[in-house]
Amino acid sequence: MHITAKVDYAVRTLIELAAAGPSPSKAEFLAQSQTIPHKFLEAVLADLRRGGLVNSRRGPDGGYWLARPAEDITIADVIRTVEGPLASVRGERPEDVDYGGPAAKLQDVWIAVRVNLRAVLENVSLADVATGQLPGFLGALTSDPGAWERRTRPATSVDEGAARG
Amino acid sequence: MHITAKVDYAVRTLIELAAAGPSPSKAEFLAQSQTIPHKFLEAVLADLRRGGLVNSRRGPDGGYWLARPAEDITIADVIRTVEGPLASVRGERPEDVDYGGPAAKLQDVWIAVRVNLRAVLENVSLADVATGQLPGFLGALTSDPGAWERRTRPATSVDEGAARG
DNA sequence: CGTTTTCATACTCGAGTGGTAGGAATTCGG
DNA sequence: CCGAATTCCTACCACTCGAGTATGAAAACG
Repeated sequence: MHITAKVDYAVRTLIELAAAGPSPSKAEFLAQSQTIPHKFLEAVLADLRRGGLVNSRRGPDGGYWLARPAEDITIADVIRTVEGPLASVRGERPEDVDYGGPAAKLQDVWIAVRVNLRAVLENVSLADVATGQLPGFLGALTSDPGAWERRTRPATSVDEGAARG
Repeated sequence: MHITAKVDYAVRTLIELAAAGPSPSKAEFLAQSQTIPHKFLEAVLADLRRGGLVNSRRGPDGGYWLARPAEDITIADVIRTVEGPLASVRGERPEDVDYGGPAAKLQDVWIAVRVNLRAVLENVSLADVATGQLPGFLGALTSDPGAWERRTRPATSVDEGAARG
């Protein structure tokens, strides 16, 4: 459950392009405004172009711009473009795993995880973030004070009592 | 957004232990019943023991058993024990990232992702899976036919369902 | 004692992550 | 056409992680 630098950079760069409008933005400018290594960003932009999310032009006055309206590109689109499927279990898609014995129902848990990932990532667009006007359901999720708290697993006071290794 | 073999093995093994009850199960038996490489499973079990989720005993009649009731161990507990935080962005926790310019609100998206991950993973116990009696909200998430479909194309936001009330 | 099992350490081997370097191809203004 | 700007392409690098193997020591039993 890790969001890689590549995904993070890609999303932030596209948000910057959403805010920049239809005129081309140079990679060097994007790199500096989001604090991304310039040559690494070039590789990310190449993926985004091959994925059809941005267009580009070379030369002076060259640069990158969104290939589709910012309202029509979701965070899920970006992740799928630069990294692949939203959720996978040991390299397989959740609907393809097959468990035996008492673990059979575990597949449903992974499916539910993907449903909840999609519920957020497929319903937030670049425009939503760039304008700062996030959809209502998103505010409902983040307004819970517990949402911003780090949560560590319960400390077990049992493990010193019983058979110690 | 990848569930590693280690996590998958750990969860399935603990479900098997939940089904086995209080008597010790041998690593070799667990490995065969869930089709996990035996020596690899031993390393996973060592993490689980150090994390306080299982106890162990050596020798004949030795083996592993749950250190706590199966109802009190959630899937989130298992992931945090063998892998660390549920969700991270470039190695940092979502509440620690800091974005500038139009990407500022992106942090809220990552927070919401974590909220929805927690909504599933902190509310399903080993006992729930082992008995096959998953909590009601889980069934609600997986009963949607779209939940089991693979999705590669841009998604039109038709239904936003946050998790569990 | 010997057998069974956990436990610890070390190792391999490939893939992925996060970059960097150098230069070719294109687009522009003049 | 010239030259500058900028994208684009290929390759490379260091490091970590994922997944798994091998060997043997330590404990629990009878």
